Amino acid sequence: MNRNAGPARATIVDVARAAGVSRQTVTRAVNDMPGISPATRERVLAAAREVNYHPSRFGRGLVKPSARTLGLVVGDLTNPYYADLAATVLRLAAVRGWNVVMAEPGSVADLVGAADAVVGFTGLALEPPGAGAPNLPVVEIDPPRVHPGHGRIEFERRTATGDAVRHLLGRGARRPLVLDLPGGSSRGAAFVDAFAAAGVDAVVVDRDAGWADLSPGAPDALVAFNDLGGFRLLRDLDAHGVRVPQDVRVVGVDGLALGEFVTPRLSTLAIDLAEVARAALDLVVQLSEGSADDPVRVVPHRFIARESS
Amino acid sequence: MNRNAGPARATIVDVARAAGVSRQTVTRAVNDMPGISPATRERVLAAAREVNYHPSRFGRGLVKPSARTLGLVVGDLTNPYYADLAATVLRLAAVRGWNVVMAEPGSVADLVGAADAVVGFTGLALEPPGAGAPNLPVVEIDPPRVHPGHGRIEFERRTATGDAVRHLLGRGARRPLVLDLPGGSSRGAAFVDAFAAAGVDAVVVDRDAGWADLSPGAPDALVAFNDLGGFRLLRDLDAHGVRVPQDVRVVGVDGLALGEFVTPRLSTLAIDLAEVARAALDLVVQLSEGSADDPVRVVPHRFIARESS
DNA sequence: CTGAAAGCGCTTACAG
DNA sequence: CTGAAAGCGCTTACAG
Repeated sequence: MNRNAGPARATIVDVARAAGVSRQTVTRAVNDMPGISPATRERVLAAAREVNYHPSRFGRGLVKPSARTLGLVVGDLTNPYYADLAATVLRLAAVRGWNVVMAEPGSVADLVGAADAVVGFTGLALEPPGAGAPNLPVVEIDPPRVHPGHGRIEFERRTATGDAVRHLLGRGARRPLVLDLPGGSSRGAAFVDAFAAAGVDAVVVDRDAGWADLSPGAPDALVAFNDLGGFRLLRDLDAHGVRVPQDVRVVGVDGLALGEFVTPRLSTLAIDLAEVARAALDLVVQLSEGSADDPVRVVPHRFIARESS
Repeated sequence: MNRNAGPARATIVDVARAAGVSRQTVTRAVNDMPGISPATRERVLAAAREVNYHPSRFGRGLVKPSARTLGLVVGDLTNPYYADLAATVLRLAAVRGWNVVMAEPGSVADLVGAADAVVGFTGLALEPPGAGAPNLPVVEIDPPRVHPGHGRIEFERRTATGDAVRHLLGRGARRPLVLDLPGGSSRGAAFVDAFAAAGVDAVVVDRDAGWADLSPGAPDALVAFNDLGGFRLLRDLDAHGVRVPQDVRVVGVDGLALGEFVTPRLSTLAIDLAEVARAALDLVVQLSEGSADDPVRVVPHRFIARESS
């Protein structure tokens, strides 16, 4: 009967039996429809409460038009970068009448069967959903690896990175240090290339490098892996008595609004997350309709110079 | 036929017809099940692609055991306070095999039919879901108003507020200014009461008060409405050359991790959001099972003294 | 390896 | 105002 562990969940039939009415009368009571006497309605609702009845989303969804559901996979909501994107996606999705089911990168598979389309923004390459999800439209935002069947929002970094590097060089920086992922990343590479183009060699270290790795050679410019890393950097430099920007210039990446609240305010490569969210939603909708000619959209970064550089 | 605007969505029957097989053969191909020849599988998958077939979540959910879905309504993901809670809920829900569908406060109604239970954390009172959602278990976190049928996670502020006030008084503060919501709030009231208990009158102003409202009378302690407000305050004070904590002491509320990164680091009333998330999930599960004797849980704040006070 | 039948829980016409 | 029938899209036994 009941494949689950717990007690069988009450269905409309259980309520009908408990109230001594038919199934459609239960529907009428529960959905507040006309054509039912107040007395019957009360009796049915009481019975529903009695048997702890919750209507099945599936039975209902099968038979009446329901909101489509977007699966949203973000890297870490604790990072305002991802949280801001999620906030925008939520807003846009609500406007378009979609629901949004969220998951962590590890749980993408759980989304199959829960979502009609998926948008991923994780810093990693989303593994394809696999069996049971044929033609599931997937859009990845700024993925490190291109995945064939998936749509993609690409970040254009070159221009803004060039702006940032020119800005740093213009202020006299000559010994830049780039903090990057252990394996390297496109954002780190973009900085190294831009410095190289100006004849300056940038040193690359692990983004989790501690003070011991940062101080030797006295870099005069630090490129953090992201703004959160930049915040940490500012704190550590302050703790060691290093003045920013006098002793060393610091630049972050992401464009977090909170960069305005740290001291000194953090210069950063910003991206318009609202635009990213909009592009991702548009694209995923097109993919669901099977009408995306070229499933790639490009959104540019721009450099925001603040006090830290 | 088709109640929606767009073209009718392809079903398993359409694929079966296109591939010249039966429905169950389509199921086998699509779900990567055994008992089907590779050739047939390929042909079916091609047909599925052809007609742009996506399996219906509802048809499938009706017939096989699926993850339950938690509706999570948060105030504003842009505020790390809410984002941190959401992150924890996501993690815990994944562990327990729940999906999480998120919505903004305005769209709670959209969650009906999408969620099996709802947790709300909005700073507002959640309006009850209404028709079509009998017995929908709802848990509200720190709601301003108590709602009968709903479960509740309450924040215990009195103790920590007392600690903060004693701390401020101990450092010589005598003219506290409390920034509160226009209509007042329990967190503001808790501070006013605690000061009053020590014989000190706190002035209350709108949390969006500008500099003109803050400077007169030269308060020597500012209680921000939340940490984000505290960050803004620190920035404004700095801009006006007011030194913190020498000239004025500042305390926030929420316990954001980012308070460690502003200058000076912000003292705050912190709450363990992981504990809050856990309590909310436990309670909502109990409510779904109809087994919550007393649907209220209490989680305490604690005062964290940092540089700003 | 493939297909005909039954049924998941619900709502929507249609009768009475 | 109330109920019997049909069907939403899918999977699960069961036959062949």
